[in-house]
Amino acid sequence: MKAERKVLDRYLQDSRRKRSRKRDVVLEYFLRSSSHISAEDLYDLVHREHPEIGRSTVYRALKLFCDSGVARQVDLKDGRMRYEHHLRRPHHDHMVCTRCGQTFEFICQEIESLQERAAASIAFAPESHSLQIYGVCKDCRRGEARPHVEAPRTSRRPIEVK
Amino acid sequence: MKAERKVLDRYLQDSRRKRSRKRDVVLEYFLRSSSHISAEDLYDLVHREHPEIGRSTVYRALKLFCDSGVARQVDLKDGRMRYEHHLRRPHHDHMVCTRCGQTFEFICQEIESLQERAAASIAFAPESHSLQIYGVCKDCRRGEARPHVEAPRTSRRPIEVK
DNA sequence: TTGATTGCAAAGCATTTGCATGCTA
DNA sequence: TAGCATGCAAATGCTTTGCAATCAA
Repeated sequence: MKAERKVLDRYLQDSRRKRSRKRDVVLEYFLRSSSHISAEDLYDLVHREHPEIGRSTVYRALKLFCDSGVARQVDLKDGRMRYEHHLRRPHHDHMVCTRCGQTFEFICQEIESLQERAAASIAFAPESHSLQIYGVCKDCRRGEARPHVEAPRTSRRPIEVK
Repeated sequence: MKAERKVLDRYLQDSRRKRSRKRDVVLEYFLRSSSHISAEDLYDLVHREHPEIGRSTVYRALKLFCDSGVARQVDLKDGRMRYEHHLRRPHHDHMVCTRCGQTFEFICQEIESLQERAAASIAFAPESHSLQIYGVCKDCRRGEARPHVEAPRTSRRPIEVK
């Protein structure tokens, strides 16, 4: 949990901003959270045990985490933004089941390279990207659909595609 | 402009819904519009000349267009959903300039195949996908940044990446 | 001390919805 | 005629903001 602190502090210093105890608490909870947490859910989590920490602090903190590279925004097409840890986790993309809401993470080095080639071909300097495949997962295809998961979470490590 | 009508009518029939004159007008304006129009912008366009057509009709129509395959939702990360024609245009992905808002469309057959392979590897049945690369475009890198474009539009045909 | 950070409630925005009325098949 | 489609305004839900009070460096 120290790497994130370090990166964040460096970012704050560079942009001449200050640390704050409350934001630190938010960071702790965020790092402890499962993947794909939404701002509102993180707020509930934090606020329950620290009523003195308000909604705006959480939203502002998440924005800062993204700017500094500690977190990443993911759009799972469910109407709210979701955030995932970015430092310790290898970059990955997502498959989202439109029936049960489950997400599956995967990495494909070849796709990454092709994206860079695509960008290079028009002298575009890529900074980030977002790739989601929407469809129906194995279980749901079998008709074993479970009730829709409200907060999709995935703990396994990303599937590697070669 | 006939292909879309046909697909839509078929869809309506299959789902036992009805045609409507107003919705037809919305379709016309949508097909005539440039890529990446937002619901609100389409509403303004239509409502200006047809004050009897309301906001909800436009929103509901766009949803229908997507469900039937006539349109596709695109997330350009600017806070609103955007829609593009889907029938006549080959499938493509987007590079979005975070400085000027311009978008560049591209196709890469190899990326498509790799996505299918990724899905197949966990028996996931892909239905659609969305790939955006965010970064800085050629012009903006040169410092020739233009003022931020409010409604990003692209008319050229997608760049092919091999 | 200076300026960044916060909480609160209010504002913003895009989108959805309830309901009475109008249309289509 | 039955029941989908529509307009309006109100409701939603997530996110941002204005501002006075607090806190960090």
